[in-house]
Amino acid sequence: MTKTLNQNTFTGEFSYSLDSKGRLNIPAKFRNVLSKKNKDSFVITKGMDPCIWVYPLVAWQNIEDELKKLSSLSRVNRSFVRSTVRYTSTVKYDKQGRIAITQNLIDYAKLKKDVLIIGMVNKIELWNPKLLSDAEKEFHEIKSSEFDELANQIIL
Amino acid sequence: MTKTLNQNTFTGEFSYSLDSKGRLNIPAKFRNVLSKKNKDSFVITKGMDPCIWVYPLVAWQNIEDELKKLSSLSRVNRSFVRSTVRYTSTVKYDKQGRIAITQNLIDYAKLKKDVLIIGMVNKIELWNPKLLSDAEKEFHEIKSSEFDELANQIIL
DNA sequence: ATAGATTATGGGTAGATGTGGTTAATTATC
DNA sequence: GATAATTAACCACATCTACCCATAATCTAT
Repeated sequence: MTKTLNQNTFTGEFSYSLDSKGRLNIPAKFRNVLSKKNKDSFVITKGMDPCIWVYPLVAWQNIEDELKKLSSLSRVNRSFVRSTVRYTSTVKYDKQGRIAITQNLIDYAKLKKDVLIIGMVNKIELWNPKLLSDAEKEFHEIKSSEFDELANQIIL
Repeated sequence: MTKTLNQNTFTGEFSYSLDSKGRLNIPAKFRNVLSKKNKDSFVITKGMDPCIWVYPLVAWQNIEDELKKLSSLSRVNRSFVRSTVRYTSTVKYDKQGRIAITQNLIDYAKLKKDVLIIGMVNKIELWNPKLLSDAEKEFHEIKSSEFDELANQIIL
């Protein structure tokens, strides 16, 4: 019984599979970390990278509050809100712990059968493994100096 | 009775073995040093050298807090968080004092059966002995001058 | 030195977990 | 409103993991 291990944060990576019905299991370690207030639900949305972002329900509320503050007078704001929210939905996981991924997100992240699930502290990312390795390889070549700088600030 | 000798620091090296289930014993001297707040848990993550870093749970919280502050709007931040946290997990040790090492870390540090466990003051390093001696040999040849400089700053 | 305690290592097992498939319920379409 | 199509709830099973016990080696204290 490992009930109170992590405290509401997601870490680690898992290689799970998207089944023929578009269902994906969320790692038990991730589900077990969440409070009752999340009502067995996540919010899935478009990531800023070519992946899917998965938030605990209560964490998403805060983001939504921020979105509400953005003035609709600005066209940039309107476009930004529209582009994220149209991909956003609340999904409850079934008795086995799986969520149903919407088709537009599957298309956006180009998910096939094998899905890489990555804990990103306060959210979860869903990746096509191929897309991630391509992106990271290319990116790290360019930005390794900024990486080192961040590491020096943060890692002990 | 030497119960409260050291205060949460790790020194010395040990040669232990990774068993067929991916479990590794943490030296009793290291475990006995930790406060109750660590809940019999460590956080294992990717080291900056080709080894595994093991933090006491409470020490890792501070790093995680810093990671939480990084805005996801920056691509460098996202990539940095991902590159560290995907290798990170909280592991509780069993009644015999062993922790389970995740496969991605075993791969990263190229751990085989023999593992060198090194106390690094505020954290613990897990090495493939071969990789460590190679790395140190190569490094000393190049950087011995910087070693001397550090020695002048620090040594008593 | 010797007995007792602690520690490192190996293995077994019950319960938890991941995955596929089937049935019931809901929604959509004509 | 009847029927098809889609979604959600349920069941089954293989795999894996956390937890337990056993044993040998090492350390500690008298």
